[in-house]
Amino acid sequence: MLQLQAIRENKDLFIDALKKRNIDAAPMVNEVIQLDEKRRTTQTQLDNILAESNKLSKDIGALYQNGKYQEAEALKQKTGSLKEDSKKLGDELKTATETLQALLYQIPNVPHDTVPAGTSEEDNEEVYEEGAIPVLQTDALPHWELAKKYDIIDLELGVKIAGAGFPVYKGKGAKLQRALINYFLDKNTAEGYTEVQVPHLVNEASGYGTGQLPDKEGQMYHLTEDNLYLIPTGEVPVTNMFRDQILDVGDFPLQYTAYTPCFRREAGSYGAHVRGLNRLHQFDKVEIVRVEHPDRSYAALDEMVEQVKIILRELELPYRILRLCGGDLGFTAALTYDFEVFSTAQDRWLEISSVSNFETYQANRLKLRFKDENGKSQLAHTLNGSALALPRVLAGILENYQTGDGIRIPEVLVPYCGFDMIS
RNA sequence: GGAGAAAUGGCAGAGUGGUCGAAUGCGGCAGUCUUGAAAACUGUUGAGGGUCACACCUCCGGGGGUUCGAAUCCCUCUUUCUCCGCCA
Repeated sequence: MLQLQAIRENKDLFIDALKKRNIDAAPMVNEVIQLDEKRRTTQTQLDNILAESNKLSKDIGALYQNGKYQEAEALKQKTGSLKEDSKKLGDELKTATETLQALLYQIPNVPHDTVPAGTSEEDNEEVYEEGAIPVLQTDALPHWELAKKYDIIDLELGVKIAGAGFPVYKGKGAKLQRALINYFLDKNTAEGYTEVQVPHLVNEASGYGTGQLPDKEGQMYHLTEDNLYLIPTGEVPVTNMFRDQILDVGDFPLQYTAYTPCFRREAGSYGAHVRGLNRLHQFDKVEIVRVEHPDRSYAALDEMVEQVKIILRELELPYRILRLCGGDLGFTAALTYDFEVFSTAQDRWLEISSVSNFETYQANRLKLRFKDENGKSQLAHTLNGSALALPRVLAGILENYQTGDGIRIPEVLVPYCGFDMIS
C-alpha cells in the first residue's frame, strides 16, 4: 500500500511513475486525495464533538461529587444531541476510512526508476546471462518423458490422489528433490540467512500484510471453515513474522530463509506450457526474505541476486536474469529480477526465481517500522526472492543433464543425493 | 471437544464506573558524580490521527452494548493457562 501522506504531497509524481505500469492512476489518486480530505474534515468535526462531550462528562462528574445533583441533571440534558452527532460523524468517518483503504489497496506499487517501460514479458530487459547451453542428442526428451522413463515423478498418480498439478516424486526423484532443498538451505544459511520453519496456512491479516489479499484472492486455496489460506509462497508467513513490529535501527539486516510447499490455484492457466513440472498446484520452494533499512534495500537486492547466481552457477545450469518491465512487474513490487533457466529439451526459458524489492509497500500494510537514528519511526523495506523454486530447477537438471545412459547429478548435489546418476 | 481462569505500556505488575494514557518495579535513553566504568541520584521513556506548532481526539486482546462518563459492568469472538477427553 502506498503511503497516503506521500501521495498527498506528490500526487503528480505518483501518477507519472505509475504510467510505467501502463495505467492512468490519476482518477484513483485524485479520489484518494478527495477521500482523505473528507476523512480529515470528518475526523476534526468528530474530535471537536468528542472534546465537548468529554468536558461535559467531567463537569457532570465534578458536580455529582459536590452533591450538586440538580445541576448535573441539567447538564445531562445537553449531551443527547452531542451523542447523536458523534454517532453520525463516527459512521461517516468509518465509511470514509474504509472506502479510502479499499481504494489504496487497488493502487499498485510505484516502479523503481530502472524499471523498463513495456507492456508484456516481451519487454523485459535481459541484464545478464551465464552458462553454456548444452547441445543434446537429437532424441533428447522433455522432463516429463524422462520422469516417466526413469520412474522418478508420477504425475498420473498425483491426479488420482489429488488432481492435476500435484505430482508424486518417487525414489531417486524424491531424493533429488530433498537434496536440492537441503542444498539451497545450506547455501542460504551459510550466507547469513536464519532458517525458519513456518506455518503453511495463514490467516487473513497475513494475506493482506504481504499483498496477496485482496487482489489475488482467487489464486489462493481458501479454507472457508477456518478462514485460512494455503500459502502461495513462503514470503507470506516469513514476512508476516514482522507484522506490527517496531524494530530498532540496529536490528538490521534481518535475513531469513525457509523451505515451504507452495499452493496455487492457477485458475485459468492451461495449455502446452503447463505440462509436466512447468506449472503446478503444489510445489516446493526455498525462499529468502529480508527486512532492510531503506538506505540499504537496493544493495540488499543486489546481494540476493548474487546469492541466486552463485547457486545456479554451482548447479551449472544456463540461466539469464531479466529486469521486469512495468507491464510484467508484480502488483506489490518496485523492482523485480526474474531468473530463468534454459530448459534444453523444451527449448525455452523457465522462470525459477523472482527477486524483488517492495520498498515500503508491504511494510505499510504490515505496519513494519523501525526507530531511525533520530528516534523517529519510519517504514522499513521488505524484500524476498526464491532461492530457489524446486520443480523447474528439477526440470532443468533432468533435461540439461540427460545422457544416453541416464541423468547425471550435478556435482554439488552428489553428496546430498548419495548417487551421481539416475538410470 | 468439555469445565474453569485470564488477557493492561519493551517486560513484570497495580487499577473502587468520573481528574487513568494508566501506580510501582525492571529495562531503555539523557544528565549529575567518576580518570573511565559500576553503583547511587535526577530527569525522561507507548502508538496513531490532527496542527506551522500547540490544542484536541483515539487506542488497556478484537468487535459490539449499557452509561452523561468504561481499563473497570454486559454480550460476543480470538488467544493463553489449568483440569478432563482424544491424539502424531
